[in-house]
Order: sequence, then C-alpha cells, then structure tokens
Amino acid sequence: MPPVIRISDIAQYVGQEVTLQGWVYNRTDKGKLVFLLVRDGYGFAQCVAFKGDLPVELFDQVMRLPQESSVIITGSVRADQRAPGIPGGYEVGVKDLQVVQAAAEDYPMALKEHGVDFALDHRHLWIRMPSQWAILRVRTVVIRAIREWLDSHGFTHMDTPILTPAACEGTTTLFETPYFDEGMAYLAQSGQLYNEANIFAFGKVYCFGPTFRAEKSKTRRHLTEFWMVEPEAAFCDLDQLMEIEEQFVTHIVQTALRECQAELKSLGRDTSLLEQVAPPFPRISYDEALKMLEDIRAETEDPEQKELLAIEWGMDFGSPHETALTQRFSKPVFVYGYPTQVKAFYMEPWPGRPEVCKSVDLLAPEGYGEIIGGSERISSYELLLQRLHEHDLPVEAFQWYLDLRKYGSVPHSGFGLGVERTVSWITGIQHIRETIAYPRTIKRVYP
RNA sequence: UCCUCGAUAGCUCAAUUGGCAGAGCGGGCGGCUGUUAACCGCUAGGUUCCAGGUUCGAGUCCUGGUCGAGGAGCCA
Repeated sequence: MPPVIRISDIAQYVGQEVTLQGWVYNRTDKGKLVFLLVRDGYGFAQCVAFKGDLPVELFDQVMRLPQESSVIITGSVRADQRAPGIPGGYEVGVKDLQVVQAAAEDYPMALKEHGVDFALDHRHLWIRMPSQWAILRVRTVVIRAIREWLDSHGFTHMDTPILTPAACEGTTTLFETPYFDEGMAYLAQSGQLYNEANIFAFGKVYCFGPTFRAEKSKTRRHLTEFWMVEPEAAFCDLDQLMEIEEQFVTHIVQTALRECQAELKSLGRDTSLLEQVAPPFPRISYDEALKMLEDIRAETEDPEQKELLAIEWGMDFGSPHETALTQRFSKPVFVYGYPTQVKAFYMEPWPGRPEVCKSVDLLAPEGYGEIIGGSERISSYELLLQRLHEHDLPVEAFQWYLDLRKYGSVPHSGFGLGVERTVSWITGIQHIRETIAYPRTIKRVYP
C-alpha cells in the first residue's frame, strides 16, 4: 500500500502513488469526471476521478458521495496549476477510493457565507471550513512560537491558579463560584501576582493559560474566556522590558510567516507589513501619543469620529484612540508612561513624575490596537502598602504579596500578551471569536 | 448598562403604496472529460421570531416581548 501522506507535504510526492485519509469537502461531477476536494487535517487537495479509470460501481458511488463523507483515497500526485487547495497546485488522480462513512445528506454548512449566529451555533462543523481551519492553524503556531521563545530565553514555565481568592487588580468583574467552606472563589483574570512571587525563586518565569473576565463587553475584541501569556522577570526595568517584548513579538510574527504561508495566503492576508516586523519598535510616550491624537482629531471631518476621539490628559485611551493611533504606524508601537490614575495599583511611579507610571502597552498596527499590557512593578514595601490603602484593597489578603518586597526585593517587570488579539492581527481577520475554537462571549456558551 | 440595526424555505437573501410567499445555494432525479461558490433541465421544501392590535385584507402598519448583531464603556 502506498504511503499515507499529509496534504501539507503533497509537493514532495509528485509522480508518486500515495494514500490520503480524509473527508470530502466538496464534490463537482462532470459526467465522466468527478472532482473531489479532500481535506485531511493538514490541507485541502483536489482529487480527480475519471470514469474509465474505475470500476463502474465505484465511480457511481464517488459521483454521489455526500459532502463530509470520510474516505481513503489512493492515487498518483501530479502538479497542475488549475488545482485548488491549501496548498493549491497539486492534485491526486484517483486509482482507488474506500468510503469509510457516507455522510448524512443534511450537512448544514453550505460552502457559502453564513450568518454569524448560525455559524457559531455550528462551530463544531464550521472549524472544518478552510478559513476557520487556517486561522486555527496559525493560532497553534503562534502558541508554539510563544513557548519556543520563552523556553529558549531562560523563562521558566510556572502554572498559576485558575481558582483565586480575590481580584488581582481589584478592577474588573470576575466570575465567581462557591468554594466549600471558604466562601467564594474567583476565576483568574491574571497570573501576574503569582508570577511576581515565582521570579524570586526562578528569576524569569511565565504563566500561560485561560483568563476570565465577566465584563459585559460586546465588541469584536472581547471574549469572556481568552488565553494570555504573562512573562515576568526579576532585575528588569521598563526599558529592558520593551526590549524583551519586541524580540518576543518579532519571533512570533516571523515564525507564523515562515510556517503558515499556505494558511495566510488562503486567508488573503497581505503580509507585506508583517514582514517588516523587527526590532526596534517605535516608542512614544503617553504625552506624545496624546499630541498625535489631538492632531488626528483636528484633521478629522466626521463629527461622530471627532466626538469619539475627544481626550484630555489623564484619561485612558479607548479603542477609537488606539485604532486611530495605530493606523499611523506600520510596525507595532510602544506607548509608555500612562497616567498613574488610570493604571493598576502595583505600577512603579516614573522617577520625578509621580502622576505618571512605568507602564507600557504594545499596540499592533493596521488598527488592531493593544495586544500587550505591561509595566515595571513597585519594588518598595512602603509605597506598595500605601497604594493598597489608596485603592481600598484589603491589606491582609495581600500580605503574601507584600512579603515579596520585604525579603530581597528587586526591580522587576512583566507583561501579558493576548493570544486571540495577536492571532487576529497576524491573520488579518476582523473578529476575535474566530481565533479560538470554541469562543465564549457574553451571549454564548454553546457548543 | 447605554446607543444603533436586524429576525421570511436547511443556508444567504428578495417581496413596489398594505393586495396570490419568491430567487440563488444546499437536498432529490436527469445531462455533461477540467470544475474553481461549475453549469443546464426537472423536482421537493414555509407557524414570514412570539403575543396582541388596526384593516375587507398584514411579511409589510401600531403596541409589548424574545433572540441576535455592531459600537461605547472596561480591558488582553
């Protein structure tokens, strides 16, 4: 029996007889000729059956194969520019075909556009379609690239708890669940505070897992359950943090470009700007960003847009601001030094400017906006204690966190990168829900 | 929580001023040796989101509700 191959490797088998194990994605019959578009999990390839090449009964069966039937196909590979697929340009001349199961004829996903609600109700089938398959292939490569870079740069992977005692930052709304006799537990919105403990044992660490936010956000950039990687490093200030971030993001983007060419091409992604992603990234201060936004607002004629872009010093950027700002850049851009009042309690103040903190967001270009939020953390025991009081946080719950500033405190910094937002940017898609296999939004927990 | 929009065949949508509920795709049957969302012929397929109301007559107008989408705020 010829070797079972992966469609992603099909170019290596031109002129050879191979076996494909997969599913019929589409069928077009032309009388004495049938085209099957077969997917095997690794790609999509056209298989061509001629009536004269096959037994009469088999050809008749092939001509009637319902969409999504599972099949084992043997035939010879040839290059043909007409052949569609991912990667396209190669096809299999069918010599034998075994039907593992003829699918039921009421498969609901037509090979056409679908409404969002219908598509999401059938997410378990939607992921079979080329666009969704390609996005999720990019996602897995992005996740691998994240781990590769961190693992090879001295970061120790340390899992942090999903069930947590309280808000880490005391701001966002959390999912809660009863926890035996201990009252309520909350689903983690960040592993950062635990990371900060872990660096004093391991130097540089990262956690990587699902993150939960119960906020009633209804936008293309929000999920209630999403994946975030959070690196944290001891003996690291804000400038060193930005160097880490730009190396890290560059590795992720370049790996995806290198390993997902066929997927990105099938998605129609223009990769010219992604190819330019390399250190150094532009760095602008909050004050400079504010000036740019005022200029952009002055040039805007649309009154609605003018209203949305209104801002004054001390306010955090909303998504209209981020979008407008990043449309001016072709590379990811750092915005550092946000007002202390809009950021979390644990951020180190700017030397000589207490109204500003050593925070930095990384905004993806082409209007995609924030993919990373990070900062240098407060290292002084007294200042941290003062901030806990200022934010009305229960000091006793943060006793262990205060200990970190008591026993060998050092300057340290960290950040969180949102996987889904990063994949949205790299794949060029508009809605974050397509970058995760089973999205959880305010209105959806099925399937 | 607020603003805006939407719901008609399995899917995507159309239906003029309130006047017989339609098309394409998908399914079935038939035809075709290079299709790219193939094409051609035939065919089956409807609680027009729900509950009221106006009217000779409502998919269409009015009231209330349900569900969904986009955006704001918040954030990754």
